[in-house]
Parts: sequence; C-alpha cells; structure tokens
Amino acid sequence: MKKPAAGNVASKQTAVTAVDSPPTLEMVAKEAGVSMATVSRIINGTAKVSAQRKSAVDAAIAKFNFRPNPAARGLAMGKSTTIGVITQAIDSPFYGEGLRGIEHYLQQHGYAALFMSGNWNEQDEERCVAELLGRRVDGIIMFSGRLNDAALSAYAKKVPIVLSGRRLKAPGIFALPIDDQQGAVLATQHLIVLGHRRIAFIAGNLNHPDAVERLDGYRQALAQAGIAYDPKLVVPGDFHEEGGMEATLRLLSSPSKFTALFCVNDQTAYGACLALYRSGLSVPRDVSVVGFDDLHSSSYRVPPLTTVRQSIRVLGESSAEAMLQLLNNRRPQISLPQVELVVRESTGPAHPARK
Amino acid sequence: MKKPAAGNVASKQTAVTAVDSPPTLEMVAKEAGVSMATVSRIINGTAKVSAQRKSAVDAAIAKFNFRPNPAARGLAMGKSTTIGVITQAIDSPFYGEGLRGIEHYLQQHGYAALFMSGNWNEQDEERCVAELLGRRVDGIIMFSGRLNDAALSAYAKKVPIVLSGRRLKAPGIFALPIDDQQGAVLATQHLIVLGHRRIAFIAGNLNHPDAVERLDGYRQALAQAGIAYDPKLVVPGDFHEEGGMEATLRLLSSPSKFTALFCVNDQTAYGACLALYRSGLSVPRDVSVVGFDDLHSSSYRVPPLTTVRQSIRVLGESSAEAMLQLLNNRRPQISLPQVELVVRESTGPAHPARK
DNA sequence: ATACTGGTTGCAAGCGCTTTCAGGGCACAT
DNA sequence: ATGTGCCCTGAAAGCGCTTGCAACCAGTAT
Repeated sequence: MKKPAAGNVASKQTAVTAVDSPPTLEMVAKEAGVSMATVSRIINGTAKVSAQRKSAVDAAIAKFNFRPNPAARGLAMGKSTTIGVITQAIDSPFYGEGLRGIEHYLQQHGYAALFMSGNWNEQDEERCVAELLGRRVDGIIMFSGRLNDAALSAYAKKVPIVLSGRRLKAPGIFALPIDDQQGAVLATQHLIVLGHRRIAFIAGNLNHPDAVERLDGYRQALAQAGIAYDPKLVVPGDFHEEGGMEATLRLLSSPSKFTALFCVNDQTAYGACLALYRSGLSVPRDVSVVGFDDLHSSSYRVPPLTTVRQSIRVLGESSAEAMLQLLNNRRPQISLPQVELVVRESTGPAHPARK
Repeated sequence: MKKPAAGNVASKQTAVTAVDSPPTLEMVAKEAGVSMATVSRIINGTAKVSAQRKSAVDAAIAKFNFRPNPAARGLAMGKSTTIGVITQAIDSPFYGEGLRGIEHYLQQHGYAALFMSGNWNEQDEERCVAELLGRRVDGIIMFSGRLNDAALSAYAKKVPIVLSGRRLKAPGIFALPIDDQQGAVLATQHLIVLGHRRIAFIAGNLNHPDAVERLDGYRQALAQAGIAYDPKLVVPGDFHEEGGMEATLRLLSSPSKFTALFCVNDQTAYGACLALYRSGLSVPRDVSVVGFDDLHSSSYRVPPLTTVRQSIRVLGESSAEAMLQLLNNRRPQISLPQVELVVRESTGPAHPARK
C-alpha cells in the first residue's frame, strides 16, 4: 500500500503547489538548501545553527506549514509525548474537572492526554493500564483508582506514575493526596458550631481510603467537641447520587434521629437532598447538609450546597505538572492548596424539634 | 541518544529473561523461528499462514506479551488509529456524556480518542484542529462547535469529520443533528397541556443554531395552540447556569408575567431554579420549569427536572460509529433515536394567581 | 605559512513495523 | 518424470525523524 495521497473522503485538489500529503522534514530541508539534520536541530533546538540557515529553514517551515510527524519522531526518540490518564468515568463531574486541569497544563507543554475510564472496577482499570502501556505513553496519571498498591508499584517500573488523591510511596510513583481528614473535620465542626449534635455521616464504600479518612475526620471533630460517636448514624453510600438517596432513606426510617447530614461527597449530598425532599423535610430548616468536593453545580443547587472545597481542577493541573517533572528526572516539589469550607445555604442552626 | 533501556525513574531489574525495553516484532520472529513479515501478517490477518507457524508465533507473542509499537505501525501505515474529539469543555456535564459514548465505542474498535476543549471560542477551536492535524489523527469528531461551515469544509479535505449535533452538508463531513425543534415542541406542548399560557423561553446565545431551532419549536407549539407569541417572554442566556439565573432575574423584574419557563438546556434550567428560589418562588407551584438534554444530575435536582431527553451518550457512540464507517469509505447510515419528553416534578398545572 | 582548535554541518544508521516482490514448495495435469 | 500454477514465505525497501560520528570551515597560535 503506497499510502493514498490524501484523505479517503474528499480529495481531488487541483491547486498549484499543494501535493496534498503533509510536508516532510526532507521537503523542508530541500527547500531551505540544508540537510535534514540541520532542520531537525533547529526545530528541537538541539544544537547551534548559523543565523542565516536558521532563517532559511524557518521560512521553509512556514511556507509548508510544516509540523513534524509525531509517529516518526516518537519512533526515533522512543517516546510519544503523550500521557495516559485514568479516571473511573470521564463523564463524572468530579473527574471532569480534574481532566480539564490536566488537559490545560499538558497542552501548554506540548503533551497530549489519552483519557480512559476505569468504570469503577479493577479489571477495567487494569485493561486501561495495559492499553496505555501498549500505546507507549510516557507516563500515567491515575485518579485514586481501584488498583492495589502492589500492582501499581509493578507498573511504575515500566512507566512513571502520578497518583492523584491517593497516598502511596514507591519508586517511580509520585502521590498527591487530598487532605480528606482535615476537610471532614472542617465540615463537621461547622455543623457543630451551628448547634447540631446528632450529625449523620453518609460514607462512601468503606473499603475506599477516601471514605475512611473522611470518617476519621468526622469522628475526630465529634470527639473534640465532646460528642459521643454513634455508629448508627454512619451509613455506607457509593459516592453517587443513588447511594446518597438510599442511605438517607435508610437513615430516615431508622429510629436514630439527626438534624444534620455530612456526606462523603457532593454527589452523595445531591441524592440525600432529594431523599429529604421526598420525605417532606426541608433543607436547611429541618436538616442541614454538607458535601465534599465543591463541584461547579453545587453552587447552583436549590439551596446552594455548603461543602468542602478542594479544587479538583488544581489537583489535575498539579498532577500534570508533577508528571512532567518526573519525566525530567526531577523529584516533584508540589503541594496542593489547603482544603477549605464553603458555607452556602444548605446548612443552618440546629432546630431541636424535628426528627 | 541510544535510548535508555527503561523508564527514567525506577529501573534496575535484575530479572532473568527480562530485558526491560518492550519486546519487538523482531524478537517475536526470532523466537518463533520465522520472518518478521510472517509475524506481521499473522497479527494483522493480512494473509494466510500455515497453522503450524501461526501457533508458534502466537506462543511467542504470548510469551513476550508483545504489543506492536503504535508509533512504528503508524509510521509505516500512514495512520494513527487515533480520533481527535473536540468539545467546548471536557468538564461540562453535557459534553462529558458525549465523550463517554465516544470513548466506549472507539475503544472497542481499537481506536483511541484524543480529547480537546475549544473553550467556547473559535480561536481555541482552531488551535485544537491544528494540533489534532499535527498529531495526524485519522479523523475528527466535533461537537457542534464554533467554527464556521467554510472552515470546516476546508479541514474536511485533509481529514474526515463528523459533526455531532449540527447540520452541514459537505464532502468529507458527516453531520448528525439533534432534532432540536421537535424537542422544543414537545416541551412547550407539555406546558400548554398543563394549562400554561404565559410561557417564557430562556434561549442560549441566539446566534447559535441550537438556540434558534429550539426557539422555532417553541413558537411553533405556541402557534399551534393559538397562543400569541410575545417576544418579551424570550430572553437570551448562555447555555450555562449563570446565564439561566440572570435571565430569570431579568424576567422576574420585568412587567411581563409568566407561569412557566422553558429553558434551552438543563444547565440553564438549574440557574433559573436558583433564581426562582432566591425570589421566594416555588417550583412547580408558582412556576413550572422544563429543560433540555436530560443530564444525569437532572433527575437528582430538587425537585427533579422535567426535560427533553436526547441521549448525549448515544450521540457520542453514534458519532464514533459514523467516523469508523467514514474511515472505511462507507457512507454512514446512522440515525439518532427520537427526542422524548421526560416528565418529572418541576412542572405542574398552571396556577393563575401568581405573577 | 602551517598546524591546531572549536564550533557548524552533513552523512547515514537506525527506531519498529508494513508491504512489495520474487523465490520455493507442493499438488495436479500431462 | 516434467511442466504449470498457486500458495506460503522471506528479504528488503521504505515510512519521517533523530543523532553519533566524521568532515569541514574559520580563526588562532606557532
């Protein structure tokens, strides 16, 4: 196959100069009257080149609007200028913001991102890593993820990994954890200050580290305020609206009373609010609710959601930055901004009368 | 540069067989005692090969866990097995669902997707196309997009394009438009049936085709019901929560009364609901509101949002499918499912007493 | 003047894979 | 046996770029 001159659909072109297939280094070199090596060196800034030739080459490049073929370059250099990114779902509002941050940073630095969704299960995630490795990405950024530490460490031998929102020390891995515990403390304290004593917590899946750290923070704040921890007030969720709704319904039908609800993340809080609404309860009059993440849409909920803010977008950007440092053999020096409480309208003073 | 044997970080490996750099076709060929050509043919199914050699090669491939280097393959074949995808923002809930659909379909067919965000402006979008072209993607899927028809047609000469949610006939381009008008008719009719007569419409940016088609549908339904069209009831928005909120506030402070609100998309409706809430108005008791898109989170709003459903995820999948057909030189035969109204709890019977 | 130095260039060998082209093996017909 | 095809294979020529190595050019020291 001699490679068709142009695209499959639509071709023809009777233009004068244009031979439609993309220009090559060789064409540029010929046009500028220098060798390919020189052109390559100019493009990459790999060596000094006389001003005269440089301008000739620049002109030729401009004339053809030349852009080096990344496959050829990748083959020759043994790298792809592409970073693989694994999240659980590209359409999740949470991950979406992170991806945006990554995309933004990477693009500015000449890298492209290859996004893949792990679909909340370990096998798919494993497939993603394999696929990414197969495509020879230069590095992998992984958002928390289901893969266990051992597997991750093994992969890190083949390619540098940055782990966003998770804790793990291993060669070749740089982790950028979120301060889940502190965030949970902030949220819970806020509720306590408002006078709440019976504060329920909707956790995520409890074998997910984020969930347990947030639970820890919740318990810590409770303890600090001298409030006894009541395990009946803690119910599992799934980090999604569905789980938040079910958990709240369960809580509501249990004998345990509560005046406030701390949810492991915003989506869970959304579900909780709906359950409360369906049960005829008003937020925040009857029950206060606070989330975690501060998704964009949280400020447009009715009522706007009080939540803990940790910019996922910044997490994404920082992860990308860390990856590039890793790629340059520097140990990343990056830290995330502090988590902070964003008080909106879904929380209010405790109202002792209600369930 | 002789290419370092392994990743930058973490290497060493004292294993017995493993020479850590990825296996090559040549290694496999040697191991199986055949030529590289044969291995290639087996992998690609390009020609018949004796069963005996085939099994030997398969064994060798399995032994090394060989995966052909996509850069090398891309170079040799002149294609990248990668599709560029342009949306306005990867973190938008709307586009997110579309991307999910694309990712899902493409991945199953051995293609990878390169996502880029146009950030709602033409220049960025242009940059995206250039970058994608530079990376030699085999095709581009574009979600509506700001780029004008002429520019798009020009690009379509270099690479096949599928245009999701937009109408445009040109060689090399396949468009997959959403039935905006019909959706708007459905939404407006629903409100009319509920007894509403003063129905406001929050449009998007009105030089965006989606917005005008939806406006058309709204007017058409009104006319059909014999309700006079009142331009004062139509205000511009921006397809975002922000715009929906502002538009609603503007509407509320104008002398025009209304009992229902049809919003150009769900995000606009979210903003509208917040404005209503802030103004002490209840949905749906005082004002009914309906959106368009049926984003996942719409069913978890308080109250759950009545909206027009057109699965964006399906749009994404279909777009990807169309692209692959285009790549195979077949004219795509794809149509989207009908739009449909999803009645939830944000709409109710007209209540004549209120503003 | 001539040898030497330091910096700029060009040559050519790959990078890992696909594919054309021609050679070799085999079955079948003569 | 010998010829005629057909089918399976392997050798080798790229695909477009990077880079080690050697050649080359001034300019300087001798």
